[in-house]
Amino acid sequence: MMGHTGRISMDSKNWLVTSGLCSAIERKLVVGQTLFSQGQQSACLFEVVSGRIRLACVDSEGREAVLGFALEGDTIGEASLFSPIYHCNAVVTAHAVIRIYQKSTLLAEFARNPKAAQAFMVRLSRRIIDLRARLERQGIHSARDRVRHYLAANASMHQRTVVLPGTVKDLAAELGLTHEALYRTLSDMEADGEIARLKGKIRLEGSPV
Amino acid sequence: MMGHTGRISMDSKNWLVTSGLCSAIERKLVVGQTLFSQGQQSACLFEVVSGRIRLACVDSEGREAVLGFALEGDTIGEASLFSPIYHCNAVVTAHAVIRIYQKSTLLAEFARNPKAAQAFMVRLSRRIIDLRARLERQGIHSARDRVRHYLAANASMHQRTVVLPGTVKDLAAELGLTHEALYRTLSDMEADGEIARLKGKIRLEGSPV
DNA sequence: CGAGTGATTGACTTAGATCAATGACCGTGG
DNA sequence: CCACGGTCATTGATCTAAGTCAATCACTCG
Repeated sequence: MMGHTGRISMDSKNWLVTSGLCSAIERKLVVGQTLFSQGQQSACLFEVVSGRIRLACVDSEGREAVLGFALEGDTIGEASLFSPIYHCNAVVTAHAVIRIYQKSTLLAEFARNPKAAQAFMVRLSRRIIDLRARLERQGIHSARDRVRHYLAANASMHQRTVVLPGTVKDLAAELGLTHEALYRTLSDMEADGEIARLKGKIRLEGSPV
Repeated sequence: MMGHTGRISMDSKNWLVTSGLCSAIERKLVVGQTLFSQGQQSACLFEVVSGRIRLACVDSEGREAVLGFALEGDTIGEASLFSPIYHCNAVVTAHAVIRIYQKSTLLAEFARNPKAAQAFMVRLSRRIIDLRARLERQGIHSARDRVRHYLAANASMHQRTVVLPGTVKDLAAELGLTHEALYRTLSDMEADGEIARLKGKIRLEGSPV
């Protein structure tokens, strides 16, 4: 799941690599580099070892929709395992290391090893749930409520702090807001004591309802 | 995929039922009936044999976000196969017949039969791609462009006609617009000769760009 | 040290949400 | 069989929040 909630990558232990079952190549990527582009033939699936990769779609009119950011432990291009092409653009936004898996290798492994297949299904399911949450969020019209929804979804239960995946501008894109609107909304929320802004983080202050 | 495009259900032949591998129960549902609710324990996965089922989430503030409508051949609750609860509400909006699968039965089948597992992964992947398309659409600010995106995504390449899954009001909810805004947008598009409205359908008229 | 980008705030515009009203339709029960 | 209650479909008027344009300051990376 690309939801910035570190806990997700928790069970990456179930994932293939660690069991050394698949031949995976590691590669280093620099900021700005394109991992793959929308429409391109898909031959591999990637796992983020470190860094940050931005996923975005471009529609026919040229508008760009940010799907999210993949962080450590996330996989990219899962859906393209069963599709001949990639459906979005993946661009590196923070120096990254990735692991590369050949589609054919993975598929063969899944056919042979039910455990691996199931682990992958779990990953797919989580991505679905994450996308649903995103969809729900985008349906909220108020910028403030949208930010609230994001914070609620990404604050771990105990720490009331959300680590921003990248710049505030990136977050704006992810929330489907203009950066100006987001800056203003954050300012207002801070002024109202609803949040506190730290360096690259946001802390939720007790809901004063 | 719940995208109303009939072609999706095309490969339901790959699905379990037809091979008679799983014990599936069929049940009839009437309009208004709730198949399952958000947060409820998930024990089953459902397949729509006929009818229409509306999927929607309710967030903490009570706002409802429509995730889509499941039609013939679609499965519901796939993501909950690996989650203890359902993540949305499923309400019948057109008299339906569904097939019910026990989660445990399916999981056992996947462990035993790689083909079934793979068929299911394909389903999950398609749902992901569908959700991404939805997300992309919700990111479009202009109501008209959003409608265009929807029509483009749901018109089969040859027939330039889109069958509306339910009422126009339902469609508005699915597009994240108020029904008034949608009515107006459709009127405008018709006035401009961009579309033609039939009974429960919309036909795309050649793009006059 | 200078260029490029992020962060922030202001002023203005606009598209879509809201509130409101009316006619068409549909199933239902007396 | 028809009157009635409900919901959909449609259109008008108004309001507002978010988009757009624009300017400034801060920061970081060669």
